[in-house]
Amino acid sequence: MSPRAGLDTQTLVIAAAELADEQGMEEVTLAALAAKLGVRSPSLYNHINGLQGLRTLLAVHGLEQLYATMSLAADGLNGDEAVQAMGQAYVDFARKRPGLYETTLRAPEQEHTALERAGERILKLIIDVLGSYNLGEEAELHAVRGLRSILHGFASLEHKGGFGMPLDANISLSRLIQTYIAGIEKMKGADYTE
Amino acid sequence: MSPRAGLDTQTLVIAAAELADEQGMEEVTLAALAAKLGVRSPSLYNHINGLQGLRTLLAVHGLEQLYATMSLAADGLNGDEAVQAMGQAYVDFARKRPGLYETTLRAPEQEHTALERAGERILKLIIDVLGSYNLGEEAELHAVRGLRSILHGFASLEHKGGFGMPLDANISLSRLIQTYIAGIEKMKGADYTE
DNA sequence: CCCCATAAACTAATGTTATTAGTTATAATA
DNA sequence: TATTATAACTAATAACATTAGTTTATGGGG
Repeated sequence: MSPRAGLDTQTLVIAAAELADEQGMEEVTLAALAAKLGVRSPSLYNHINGLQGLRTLLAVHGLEQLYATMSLAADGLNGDEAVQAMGQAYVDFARKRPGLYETTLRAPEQEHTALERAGERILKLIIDVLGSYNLGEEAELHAVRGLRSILHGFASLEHKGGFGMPLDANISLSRLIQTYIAGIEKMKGADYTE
Repeated sequence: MSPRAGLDTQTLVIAAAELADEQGMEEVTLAALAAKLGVRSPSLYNHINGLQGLRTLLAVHGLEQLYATMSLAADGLNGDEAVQAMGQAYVDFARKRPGLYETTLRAPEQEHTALERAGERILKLIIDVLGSYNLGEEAELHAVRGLRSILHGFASLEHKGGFGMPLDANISLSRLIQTYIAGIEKMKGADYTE
């Protein structure tokens, strides 16, 4: 089916994700990827749409993996337990696959349908997990933004070494999520007028 | 004092920050900066230590500006009002100076003393603002991580267009901060044993 | 007032990168 | 087996960072 077979898009994406995790996102260049695959850079264009295209594919791949991780963690749980499990899974994913996680947020193309769908699945999962708190539609959407901010902010700062102090990060995260949940319960029904 | 005077380090940093805000961090190249200043790229090396050095200086500059903004906002306030004002100021800074804010987190050198000091000032400010809740040392440090995660996560996701829904972002932020504070009050003294 | 040393800005050159155009060769198919 | 589709190739270009070495303006010392 293909002359000198060996490469296809999936292989490229997976190899690029490894590069990202091992060397950091800066180092995932077409030159480095080609070298890793034993091929010349221009050959990659048979499978991907240049560096931008590769980044978009990486983002989709990363979001799919992240979704799978979060979904598995929350499966069968609800309420606080589900939120905690999902949150820990999110941050653990960012820890284990730092490069791939980073690509998730660095998607250049907005109108890429596969990218949008991967993002929406995660959004729906978070909405679902927050469903048991019966917040009402608008408050729930604000809470989704809140939880996403918390998880991404924590993962991002931890990765960038922003947490200097010698303090267990897992405890920080667990407390952060628990505190936010407690706040949600306490503020339920408030109109937030200042 | 200097032949063909005109450029110095501060000028470069300020021009680079403008570039970052206008074009995005990707576009702050030595070539673009030199063009903006009417000079050839190698000339920049008389004032900065290459691209990495420029990025470090940008991070310091950004952290200083961010500190000034947060400090001004929280001045004279305490408790919930101070946290809200400081949080809004943080996110507003990231909105108005997206490129400069981004450099803040992208510092390559860790042992740069000016960079460390700029970061510590912000840390101390947050600790100070959280002081009125009397959490005790350890809980307070966890809370600092929490608040930083919230603010950075929100700013980062908003900038990257992660908030798709047509929902007022300022309300989301205000609620997020308020919810976190409410959670802190509610959890005060809890031992977080699960 | 002039000289001269300092250092800013320059030109030239190298190596790395992404990307395009056009060629070669392989593997599936007819 | 011959043909065709296409993966991988070479060659070439343009943008970038960086280094080495050169020119030149400027301000302080004579």
